[in-house]
Amino acid sequence: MLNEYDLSVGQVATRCGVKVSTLHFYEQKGLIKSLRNQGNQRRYPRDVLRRISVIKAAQQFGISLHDIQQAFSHLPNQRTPNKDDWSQLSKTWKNQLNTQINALEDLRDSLEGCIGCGCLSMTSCPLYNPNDTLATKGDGAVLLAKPK
Amino acid sequence: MLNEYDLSVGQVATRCGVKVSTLHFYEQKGLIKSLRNQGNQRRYPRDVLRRISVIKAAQQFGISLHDIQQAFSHLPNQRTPNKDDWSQLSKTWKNQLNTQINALEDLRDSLEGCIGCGCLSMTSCPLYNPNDTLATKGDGAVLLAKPK
DNA sequence: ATAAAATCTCAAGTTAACTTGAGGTAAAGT
DNA sequence: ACTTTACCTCAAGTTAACTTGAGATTTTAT
Repeated sequence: MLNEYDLSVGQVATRCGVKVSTLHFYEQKGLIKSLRNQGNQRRYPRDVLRRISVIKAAQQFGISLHDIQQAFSHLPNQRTPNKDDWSQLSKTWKNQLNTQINALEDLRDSLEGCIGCGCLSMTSCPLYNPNDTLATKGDGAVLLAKPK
Repeated sequence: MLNEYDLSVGQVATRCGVKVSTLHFYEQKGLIKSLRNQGNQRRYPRDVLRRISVIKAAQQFGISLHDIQQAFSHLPNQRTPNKDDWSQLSKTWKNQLNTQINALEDLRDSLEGCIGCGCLSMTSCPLYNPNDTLATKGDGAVLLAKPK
């Protein structure tokens, strides 16, 4: 039986479409792990491929490496993550993803109804500045453009 | 009749919920413009508020300042942008937004069907590495995690 | 047995989008 | 008039997510 840790950085990099330096970087950030061979070169178990796919996928919908690392920290340390482990992870992100999709839809609709609309005064346009309630009071303005 | 350029940086900043330094920065990037009063202080026309709202909105769906600047460069230079001008802008972005929403939906569905699924081998999982076609050939693998 | 290709470590550089700070002027409040 | 706030400019710092480069060692290919 082969050693489970049989992939080199170069192989992983090629197969994942990332640079070797990225793998070093991810390792440094605690996102992936490796063992070393006799010559001190990294050797990866196959599940690193899935990890990296998940990292890339998560990044696509705006999750920071830090948050990905957090999520990964709930994966089992000693054994290879299985179906349930990944499933758990995906549930959290699915919610986030849905939230984000909804936000974008709202934004799209506001853009449509708003940016191109006639309400160039500030009284009623939801796209308008969050803190700008016509410099008076009254909080009719919705905060779409609110920075986190 | 009042001068059209009557807002100070501080006012704009407060009303838009951004820092003064951000406005300086945006101006430097060519995203907004101002005139100066006698004492060399910036004075903004009211439509800067809309511009900034639009910047913030566009950023929300991942458009870079550079691309926003590009889009703004199609706005009229001499007059205040009107309904049609903004409408034009929103059309482009609406498409982008829809594309993005679809991508996220695909991703969400892949996550669901994939991350938590049983296909822990690399043969069929669409979430898997783009360049990893089982290290053989055959390009059955879909590239979801492809970096731009 | 070499030479070429992969790796390793560590430091420094890169881009985006801002923020902070220093030193100085202008405007506003009392 | 005086003091406090608001502004101004310009340079440098910050965070995320990597990339690049230098100098040295390992593996692999011929």
